[in-house]
Amino acid sequence: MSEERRKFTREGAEQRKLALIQATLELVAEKGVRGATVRGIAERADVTQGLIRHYFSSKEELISAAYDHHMTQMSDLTFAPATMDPGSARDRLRVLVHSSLTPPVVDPRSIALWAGFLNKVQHDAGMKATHEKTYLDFRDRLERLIREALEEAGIAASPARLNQFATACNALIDGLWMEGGALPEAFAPGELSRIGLESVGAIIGLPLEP
Amino acid sequence: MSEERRKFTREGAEQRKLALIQATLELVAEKGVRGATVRGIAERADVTQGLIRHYFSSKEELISAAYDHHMTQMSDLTFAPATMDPGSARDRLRVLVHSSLTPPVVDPRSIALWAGFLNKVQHDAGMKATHEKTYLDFRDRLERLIREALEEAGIAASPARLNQFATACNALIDGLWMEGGALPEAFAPGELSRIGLESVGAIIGLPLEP
DNA sequence: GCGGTAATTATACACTTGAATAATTAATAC
DNA sequence: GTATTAATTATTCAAGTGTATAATTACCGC
Repeated sequence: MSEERRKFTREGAEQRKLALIQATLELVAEKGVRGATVRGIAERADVTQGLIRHYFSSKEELISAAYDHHMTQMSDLTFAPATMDPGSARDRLRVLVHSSLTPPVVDPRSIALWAGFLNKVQHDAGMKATHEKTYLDFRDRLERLIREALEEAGIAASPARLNQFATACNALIDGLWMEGGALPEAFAPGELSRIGLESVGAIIGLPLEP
Repeated sequence: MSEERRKFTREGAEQRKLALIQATLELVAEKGVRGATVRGIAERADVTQGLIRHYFSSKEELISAAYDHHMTQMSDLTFAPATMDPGSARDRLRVLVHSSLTPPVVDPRSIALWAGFLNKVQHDAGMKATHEKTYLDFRDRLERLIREALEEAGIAASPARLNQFATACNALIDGLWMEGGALPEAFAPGELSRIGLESVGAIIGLPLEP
């Protein structure tokens, strides 16, 4: 009964890295960064643990890479629809709010990832930078759209007021995103988006619903 | 140079438990549940690790107790001011929004605790129950205050609409609470509360600012 | 076919973890 | 004072952790 060595196939570096990153994200969502052990990640990606060190010089680096990947993907998912749309600013604002409040952006896994990474984000300078960049990006984009939509409608608003609108709308969207991810069954499809549109409209004084 | 045994004094059970719970909360906020090791907790509470097992049958139980303690305290801090106030519903709504968006409820540590506990909350039935109870409590309370304030002002709103208002305002408050805790230096004292009051007012169609 | 080499597996190591148990000792009653 | 006892410390244990290094082997060019 000789224990035979495990068979394997060689894969491209990028593909293997991606598999490791995806396995990492799964485990971070399930158990947090400390619960995502190198052995667990390797098993999830169907390789042995030594391979992780071959592609990433430490667990720390793998975690950072996974966080970057996740944030980029979320950002893309959120903004892609609003970029496509060539309509009015009001339409683009509508689309941004909608895509921020529907799957796949709204997803229990995203909440778990957000929570799982938070500690690392607060303590690791690199991850903190990634986080703030993503956050400010969204907020600036939101503020610009609000400004343009209001101008379009002939509504005047001071910079301070625009800033306040952006803060409030950003918070509203974050909060709805959290509620939707935390209690997925509590909302009918499209309900979250509808509430978001109506509330953003009320806050900035410009109805957004069709 | 004989290593001498550590001196100690006996304390009341409740006092020791509380010290252990507070040490646990500190460490969960700093490093998450898995990072809060029994040895770390014991050190923080200035006892040796064996004592934890004397008061809690497992780490799991200590974590649950700490979560309960934290949630109860947050709930008390949030509602105490609104309960004191004997004024109009509108005033009570004002006070609730304000106390939800000022220290000590708004605090970086609260965010870290929220994130640190999330995983456990999702997987442990008892903690999940505690969480949902606290969440629904706040939301119901908010909805009732909104309903009463609108009635007071002679504004009609269907149950569905009230429900939507409560969801939106709850999300707004959660989101502002998160922003305030995550970027404490980004907001002047009282700014968060002001934005919250103005936005809740806009959402429900009843100005709340003085 | 056949080396060569980098991708992959396997093994080892020092350290941490939660839990269990044994050994002490501070406070209390008498 | 002395006995009692429960609070507290000390020690032990098996399992799990990230990292380091050695041993294989699948694939590519020839």
